[in-house]
Amino acid sequence: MIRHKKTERDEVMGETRARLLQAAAEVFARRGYEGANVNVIAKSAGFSIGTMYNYFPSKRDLMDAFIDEFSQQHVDFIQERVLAESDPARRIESFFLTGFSFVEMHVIWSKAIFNTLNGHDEGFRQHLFQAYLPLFQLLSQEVLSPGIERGIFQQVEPLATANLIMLIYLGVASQFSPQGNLWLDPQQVSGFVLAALRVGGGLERKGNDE
Amino acid sequence: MIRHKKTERDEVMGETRARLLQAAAEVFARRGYEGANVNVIAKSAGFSIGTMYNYFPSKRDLMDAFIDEFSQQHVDFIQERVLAESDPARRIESFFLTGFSFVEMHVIWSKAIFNTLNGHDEGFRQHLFQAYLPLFQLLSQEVLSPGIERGIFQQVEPLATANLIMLIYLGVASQFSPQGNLWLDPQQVSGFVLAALRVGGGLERKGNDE
Amino acid sequence: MIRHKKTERDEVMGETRARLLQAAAEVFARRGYEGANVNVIAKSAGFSIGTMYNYFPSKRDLMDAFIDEFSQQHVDFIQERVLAESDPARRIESFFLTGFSFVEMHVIWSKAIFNTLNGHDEGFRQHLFQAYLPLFQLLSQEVLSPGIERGIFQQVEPLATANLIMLIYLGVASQFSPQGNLWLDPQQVSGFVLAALRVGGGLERKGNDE
Amino acid sequence: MIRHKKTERDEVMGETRARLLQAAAEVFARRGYEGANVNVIAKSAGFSIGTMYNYFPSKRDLMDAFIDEFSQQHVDFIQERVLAESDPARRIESFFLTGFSFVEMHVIWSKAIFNTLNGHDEGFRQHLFQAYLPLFQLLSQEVLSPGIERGIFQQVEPLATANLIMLIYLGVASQFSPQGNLWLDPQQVSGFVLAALRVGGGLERKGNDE
DNA sequence: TATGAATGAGAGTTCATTCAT
DNA sequence: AATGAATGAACTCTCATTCAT
Repeated sequence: MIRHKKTERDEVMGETRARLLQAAAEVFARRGYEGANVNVIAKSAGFSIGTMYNYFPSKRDLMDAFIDEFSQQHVDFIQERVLAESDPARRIESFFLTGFSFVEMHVIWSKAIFNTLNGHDEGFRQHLFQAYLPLFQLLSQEVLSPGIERGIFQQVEPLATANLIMLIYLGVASQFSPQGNLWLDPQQVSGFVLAALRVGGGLERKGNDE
Repeated sequence: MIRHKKTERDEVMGETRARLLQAAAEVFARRGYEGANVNVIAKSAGFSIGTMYNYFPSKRDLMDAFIDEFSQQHVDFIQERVLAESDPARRIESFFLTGFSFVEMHVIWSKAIFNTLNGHDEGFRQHLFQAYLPLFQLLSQEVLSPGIERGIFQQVEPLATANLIMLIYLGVASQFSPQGNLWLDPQQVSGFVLAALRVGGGLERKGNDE
Repeated sequence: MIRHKKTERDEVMGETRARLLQAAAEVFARRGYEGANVNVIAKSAGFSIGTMYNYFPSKRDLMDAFIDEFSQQHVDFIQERVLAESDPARRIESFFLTGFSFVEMHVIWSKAIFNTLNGHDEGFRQHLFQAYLPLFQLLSQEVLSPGIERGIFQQVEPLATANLIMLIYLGVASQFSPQGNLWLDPQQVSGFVLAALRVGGGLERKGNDE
Repeated sequence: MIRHKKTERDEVMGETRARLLQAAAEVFARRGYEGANVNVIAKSAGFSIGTMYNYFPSKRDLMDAFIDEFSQQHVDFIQERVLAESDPARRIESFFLTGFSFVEMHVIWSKAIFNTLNGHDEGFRQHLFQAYLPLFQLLSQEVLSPGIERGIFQQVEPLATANLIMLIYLGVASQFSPQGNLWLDPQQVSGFVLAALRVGGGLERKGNDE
């Protein structure tokens, strides 16, 4: 019974927390961390500032929670779909395609994350780096290394190249318009990267691959 | 004599302005635009806040002036050295190499610029975009198009690819440590890009460049 | 119980607001709008500057609130007592007498209002003009027009004359000393105005009002 | 020769001073004393702030000089024309007519003076009161007293009535629009006052009213 | 648990005044 | 006599955080 009660409360708390976090994400995205106003966040979530501080003891904690929440989803989404493929080249393709589609689904939130990534706050950057480490490892250990071993990719350094790919992914993703439009074609991007990696390489001919 | 005096004063004014701008750049880099404190900037330049406002009517103007100053130098530096080469492939290489070396010379300032580029202030982003347009055009019109025409590069869209290259450049440049160290090897980066572009491509073999 | 609580809070809020407004009036009166310091106002009301800005989002709003509050009371006080009389001449008399006695009761506040009335801020002047319009209309429609119709007053233009009377009222009222003393005798003033208005006029003989 | 030189310098200084004063008047009128910016005043007069401080050691001195300059002209202008009449009633009329025409000629400057008159700065108010004393005395000693003695005006207290007249004059004059338009007809105003003063009184019939 | 009035350090900006040239 | 760069106290306003209810 106690357990049931707890669960009930947890759900209520979870709901409140989620709404607070949602509101925070929107404000962070629109105004940046420093520009965001916690009073406004609380109000736009439909709670008082006091309640806000019951859940998140400081503005910084709020941002940290947002980073955790978002990056978790982001990484999981990509990881699951990339690992569903077995061919390293298709994994690269899948990485970009599912990655961009995730960003497209959450443009506003992504913007907040990308801002932070290049922001001046070392603490947040570290946090983000840690949070996205799995993606980095995915690329290096589950995509590049196997590809090199199988002779599909050239003999590149997996770590450095994973870094390069992540940076291209992030750079392109940053260019989503608030409406979710992207200038660059995701296929074009993954094609470019594959062209650089492939043995006997060259840019993939779009549509007529082989 | 009057003329001499005027010149003298102009020099002093120019010096004051330069010192103010220098201090601003450092603080912007360390704390971001919103986190920067104009009082601190003025003081760290050795002037009073009043003097600061005699030269830059607002904090925003200060940032705009810094963007102008820095991007001008940045663009000029790269442009000059890239155009000194005639081969499109070497131009790519030169673009990355001179670009990274410029950033290395001005790590702090660059950081301030890169922060702003991904920041949430649309005004500054627009300003930066305008300021870096020449680099973008350089890549598209003086590097990619000639390379494609001469059959050195594959049939890529010059505009989209210039965008991709810029984004790689910016992404890598953002990774300079405050001490001016870079994880990725500039040669590696330009090699990666060239591998993607080259007809009959493949990643360049480092050290054995033809 | 909740309702009770709410009422309690409302009362506290009302009290806070009132104390803030009271303090503001005093400082505005003593130093003028531009000379007034919102920090001083807040502190002299016993609150912090933050609280002040919770109630009045800007210094300007504070002044506007003060104008509303004061002019409302001022107008109501005069209007009620003037309309209690039925004879137009006695209404004139009542206008000056109750008007001056109101000012006497609130010398400091009145001073702030009169300063603003002749100040250079067009916004505040407009606001004040609107706020005192009812008094102007009272004079023209409930005092002068009836008086003219009944043949007690000469055939003057009600609007222009109401203006003249208001201006005399304001001019005299401005002369109250901070201690609430007035050089001119209120009876003298209303006598002067009645002398100008009365058919077969001449200055009223003081004390021997026929 | 020395005298000649001195005169020359005096003229130059006088010219500079006058231009500075003129500029000051305009800014004081437009922005009020506190709102006025001495740097702006100097610049709009075509001089440097340093020069300004050579002539007027402080902002306050500048205002005082303006009060002196303007009130002197104002008083002289009215006094001369009022004394040109011999009949007390015509003197009243002349007082208002020439007074209003002077204000009409210098609307901007007058505004600055009227602002100050009801402003919160006791020092300036005292100064102004002193400066306009002659007008007050003119009214009381050269207009009202003679009028009463000759039986043209009723037995009013000259001092109090002079005060009343001044206050009407000032109140009406304050209503000049920046374009120099006046709602109230000067004739109407002097008629109103004369009606109150005249033995056997009544408002003057304007033209042929009846 | 939820509330929101109260707080006050800290920020950007203004401007009268000084003084070396 | 004229200049104007430099100064810094003072001002308005913001907002993360606290705490009594």
